[in-house]
Amino acid sequence: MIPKELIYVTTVAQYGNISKAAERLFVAQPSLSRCILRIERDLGAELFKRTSEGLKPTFAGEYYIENANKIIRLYKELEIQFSNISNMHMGRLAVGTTTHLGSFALPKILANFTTRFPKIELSIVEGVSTGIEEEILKGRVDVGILHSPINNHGIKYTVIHEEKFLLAVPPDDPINEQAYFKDGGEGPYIDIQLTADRPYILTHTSQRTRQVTTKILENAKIDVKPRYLTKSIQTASRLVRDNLGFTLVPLSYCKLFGSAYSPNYYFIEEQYQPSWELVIAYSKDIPLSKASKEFNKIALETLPQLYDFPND
Amino acid sequence: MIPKELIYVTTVAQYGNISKAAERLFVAQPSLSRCILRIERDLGAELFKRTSEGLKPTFAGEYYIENANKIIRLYKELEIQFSNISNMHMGRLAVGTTTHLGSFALPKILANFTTRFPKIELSIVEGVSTGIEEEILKGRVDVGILHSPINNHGIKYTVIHEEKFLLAVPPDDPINEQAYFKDGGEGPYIDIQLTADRPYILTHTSQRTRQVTTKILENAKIDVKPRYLTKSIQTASRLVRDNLGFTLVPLSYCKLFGSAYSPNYYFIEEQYQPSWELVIAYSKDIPLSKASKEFNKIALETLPQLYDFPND
DNA sequence: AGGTCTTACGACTATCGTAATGATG
DNA sequence: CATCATTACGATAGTCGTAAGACCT
Repeated sequence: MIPKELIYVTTVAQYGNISKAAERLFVAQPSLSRCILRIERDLGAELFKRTSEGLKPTFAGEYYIENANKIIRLYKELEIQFSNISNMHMGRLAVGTTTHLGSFALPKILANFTTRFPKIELSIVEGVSTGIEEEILKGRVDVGILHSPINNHGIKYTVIHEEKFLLAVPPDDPINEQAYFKDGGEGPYIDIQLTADRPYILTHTSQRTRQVTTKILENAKIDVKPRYLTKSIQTASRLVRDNLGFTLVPLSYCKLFGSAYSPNYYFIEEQYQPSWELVIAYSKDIPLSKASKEFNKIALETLPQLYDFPND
Repeated sequence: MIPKELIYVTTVAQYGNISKAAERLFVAQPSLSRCILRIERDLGAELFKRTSEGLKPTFAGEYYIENANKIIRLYKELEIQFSNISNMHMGRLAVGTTTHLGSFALPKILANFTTRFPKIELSIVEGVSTGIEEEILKGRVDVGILHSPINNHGIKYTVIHEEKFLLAVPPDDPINEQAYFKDGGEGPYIDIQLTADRPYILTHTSQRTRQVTTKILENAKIDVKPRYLTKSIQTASRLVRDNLGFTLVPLSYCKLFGSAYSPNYYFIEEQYQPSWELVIAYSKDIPLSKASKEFNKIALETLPQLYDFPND
């Protein structure tokens, strides 16, 4: 709110008359009179000469009025911008995501978001899952698109989509023979126990794929022998194709990589919990901005479609 | 005074910590906390994200802080200028005076004033006495240097100097013969009654010299026959020299005109009140500014000296 | 336990409106 | 006497500080 003093003084100056100004300002005339006197007392200088023809600014008054007008203008700009902010005509949003999701999931969401809110500046922060979580906690990232599990209890999230992990098997490996089908299954299964004591190709420990893989293998009580470490699941997949070991790959990645120069992918039994979830994550402490809420809404509309791959 | 909101928000932003900011601002920490919350509520937008590492401005907050700083800067300028005004390091003063006094009395005062207060803008308004009085009432002139009598009771004044009016007599006129001297008199006297029924050269009715002259002649019960009207006493004086009539001239004017091509000047009896006063005049209603008071002081020191003419 | 921010409550002060007073034309 | 500014006074609302609560490290 604009300080009353400024409005009062400038309006009195404008009308040269306290009564008229009071009417215009919707205050009682004595109140305005007192207010002007108080301001003058506080400043230690007369702002108006009370002449028989009304109130006319003194030298000090002229200076005050000039500056008051400048200040009022700034206040009005501020108010306009705040109404813009609350109407989403301006704002800023930092979205954090992993490298893979940055190219896979984000583009569609961003396209929808910027179409709907073209005046919101979007900044994308890419990094590994744990790094993004850290950024969310610090408040440098407003919203993250990540995969569960999220163990950090400073972060809350909503689940968008659950996705299976598949076992990548070298095409030449004998265990291909033992693949089987299940009722209602989307494809061939294989028993992960067959890979016990066999080498695995893994991603780095800070990567969510590695964390999920580790968990699955733990569930299967398989003591992993890491053979290669890579940052990219796609690389891991190719290494499997070259018969260098096994790896676990999220379903969407398999589909995305296509069938050229790929290993064989098999579902594995539910008991090992071979899945992760795509989630939208926020700080638990920092209240959601309007922009964040809108982003959430758009993400919820957009993302599930991405997993309806065209049949090939 | 600078609005608290601005200071509060910017200080909190500066420290990123309400406790520290509260300490710095000499307010209780809960008060500051509440204050920030209230401001946010009023604006309808969060200004700070409360993160584990302290308070960090949101997008809206950044904008607010930026503008708040601009506004604070303007307020500070305003404060500085007001302190300048009260220390007479700046200001404006409108001085009104008659044409004659503008060249006779004013230069010395102005020189002293501007030496002492070089930063005060001085504006000089010249006009006839009644015009200047009008300007004083309207507040367009702060201080007037005028001659009494001032009949306008909206004006108050302090007397600087009293001055006699002298009768100007053509050198050839027979009444020169009847001049006489008095004990303690500064010069020759003449009986103004000798000019009864003789023509007079007068100034315009709006001029103070005319008003004083009229009064003196009334006091002497002389029914005037105006022969010529002029705006300048000097012109009148010359016309007297040319034997075209009589006129009454203030003493300082006589001395100023010098003796070349002058009529003869005679004192006249006190009973006709042949004098006026030099006064500094102000509006009764408009309180005196500091500059006006200082001007008054300097005028009181300066003006009396002007009437100590060097003996010639 | 020590730090932080927020909520609760009582006290105070500033500002308002109505009414009365003063000043002016 | 009509208009305008100022002073008087009671009511109200905003702001403060102290104390207590909530939360994180």
